[in-house]
Amino acid sequence: MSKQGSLLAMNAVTIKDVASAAGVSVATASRVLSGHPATSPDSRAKVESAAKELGFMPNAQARSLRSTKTDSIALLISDVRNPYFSDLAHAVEQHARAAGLMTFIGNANEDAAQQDDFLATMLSRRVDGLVIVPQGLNEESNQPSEMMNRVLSSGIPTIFVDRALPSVQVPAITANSAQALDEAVATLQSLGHQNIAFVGGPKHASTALERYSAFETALANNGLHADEALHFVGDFQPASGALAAKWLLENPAKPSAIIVADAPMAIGALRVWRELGVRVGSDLSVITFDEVDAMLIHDPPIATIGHDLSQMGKMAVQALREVMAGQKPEPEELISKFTLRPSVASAKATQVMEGKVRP
Amino acid sequence: MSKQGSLLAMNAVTIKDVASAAGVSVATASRVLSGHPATSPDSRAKVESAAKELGFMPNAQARSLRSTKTDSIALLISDVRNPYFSDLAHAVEQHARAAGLMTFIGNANEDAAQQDDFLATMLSRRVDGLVIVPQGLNEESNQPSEMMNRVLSSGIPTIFVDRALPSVQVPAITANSAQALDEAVATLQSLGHQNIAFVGGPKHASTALERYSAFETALANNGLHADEALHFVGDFQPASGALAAKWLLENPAKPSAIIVADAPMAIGALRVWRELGVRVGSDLSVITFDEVDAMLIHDPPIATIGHDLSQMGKMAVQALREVMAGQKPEPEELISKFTLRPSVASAKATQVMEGKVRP
DNA sequence: TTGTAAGCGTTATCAT
DNA sequence: ATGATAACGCTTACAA
Repeated sequence: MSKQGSLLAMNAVTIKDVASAAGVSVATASRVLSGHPATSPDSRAKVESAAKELGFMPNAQARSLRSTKTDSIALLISDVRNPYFSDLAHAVEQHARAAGLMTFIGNANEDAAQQDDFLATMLSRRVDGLVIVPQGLNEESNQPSEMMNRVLSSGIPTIFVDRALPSVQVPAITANSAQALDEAVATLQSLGHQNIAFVGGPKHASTALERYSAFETALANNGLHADEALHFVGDFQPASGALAAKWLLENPAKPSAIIVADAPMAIGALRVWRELGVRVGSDLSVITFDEVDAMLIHDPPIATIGHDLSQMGKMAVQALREVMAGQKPEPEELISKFTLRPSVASAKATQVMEGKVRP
Repeated sequence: MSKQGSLLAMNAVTIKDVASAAGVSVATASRVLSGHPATSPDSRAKVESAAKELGFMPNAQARSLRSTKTDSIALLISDVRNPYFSDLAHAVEQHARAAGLMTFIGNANEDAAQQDDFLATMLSRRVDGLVIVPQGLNEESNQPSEMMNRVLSSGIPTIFVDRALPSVQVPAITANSAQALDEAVATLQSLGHQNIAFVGGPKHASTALERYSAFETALANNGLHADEALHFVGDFQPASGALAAKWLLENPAKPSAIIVADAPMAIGALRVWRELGVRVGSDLSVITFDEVDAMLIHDPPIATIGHDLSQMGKMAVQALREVMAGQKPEPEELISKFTLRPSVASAKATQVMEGKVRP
């Protein structure tokens, strides 16, 4: 009912104020407020009401300075604006929160310097654990960055998610797309496609390697032959997808189907094809990784290879908590899922272009 | 070259260790490490090399416990997975980082309880400022939540972004869509559309109110009359967009054009229309708020009313820093931008359905 | 320029 | 069950 009059009333109410208001010692107040068992119902009542009355907010810095735990973890992803990662971030955050952990989301922006910057900040803040989508090894040295090494040798519980770093012994939650690509290739092949192009990611990303190698295996499994001339190496960004789209149209092998390794590249490519009048689904069959909105509302809808990001986030938090508890979790693989949509079914063996679209 | 042998080497190197390794007092070490002017070149050299040698990472808790500043701000958004907000988050983060501030991104999940939870955590962590997309007033009491009131009376620098709260005196960076909607309506009208439907957002969001009222004004400006029967009240989520899509098809007024107040609803709607065979761009003209990928790759591309989120983020951080510096910034409005795309141009006055699609 | 020491708000230890 | 007090790692008067 009463109004707090002071304008510049900085919230300076400490546990000391609560204690004296409740007529007990700070020790007792602390015990009550942090749920310590050794407290009498009487003091519990007094302290709790005093705390509420005064609007007491414990100072997290002070608390964790003393207790050496912060009840927080950090999640480092490559790009907040990529729906794949924002879905992952959301999942990690939800599961962490359920475990009483606050999540700091950091954005590497596909940039090693920003990655290191964020890691340094998190180390300073003494987070209790780290979930990292690693940006890959240094181009020249072929080693993890200095900051990453510091993280790894610091003993702070860490797990990788989505990607892994070769030769780095950290539990990783990754996806296995072998089965999904097998299905995808088999589907395309059964529709008569012989020349299937692949737009892959940068070689520093383990996901890019895994996807391409699974693709090669899938070709072999289906009696098709891999052809480097049908492999475009992109960088997981829309601009490289646009380049890939043109590359495809000019490809002498005239591929009639294409598999794209992530949604941003697919978006870049789809835009180009639409502008050039290539009808996806009839002129060209397209399958892409990442089941995002844009693929679902496309007409016809694009067939996708998707991941249960919610599950991936859950597994990541779970694994991290095991590490935090001193256990050593096994690396786990999530099975990617292929979802067939009309776009593929309607693409029966049409050779791309047939002279009509090619410039 | 040398390998750190200890497996459980928890990073316990403090400023004390640095000081003794450098042969100076902790005070001197602290001064060097935090760039205090009163330091000799000699001790600077010694301390810096010692710190590097030992891999010293200052403990952020201890530092800010003493200095009462955390060099961090919190950003509370409605939904990380909505590209609109993840773009905004990215912009805020980039500008804050440029100002030496770490950004904690929190997700209200369009839920007042999660909003309050996050705010409490941030208050505990003593962030130096808050950028908030407010979730609206309590349905019943018509008041801000208790936690929000606590934030407002705490004196901690706060600004609102995207949305505002009526009668709450906090500087807000919002968007003004009057001009964009004027253009949009004029364009539709010049194409012959008379019955333009509007799919709006929930009334607790100030953006929903602003957009609808600007739409009404735009109708009037263009000599059209507003009609409540053409107004669908959604909740900014895909599911309500799907409902709106069906509502449109069954609407007795047979609207031939529709404006949707956000991208998630538009996505829900577009999916339904595609499934029902409604050809957007010829059977129906669609304009939507939020310039996201899905609208750009749609065939035909969807006309949008977009915002420069990067600019909005910049203005938000700027305004926040002014408040932190003790100034009182004026509320600012960003002008929304209408981008015409073929989807509208190709929609010439076709009455939706014409019997053929209606169930 | 440097060192000594107090103090930030908690929790943990040790008596009682 | 409770209270006094040390301690967490750092910054900052205050002295020297």
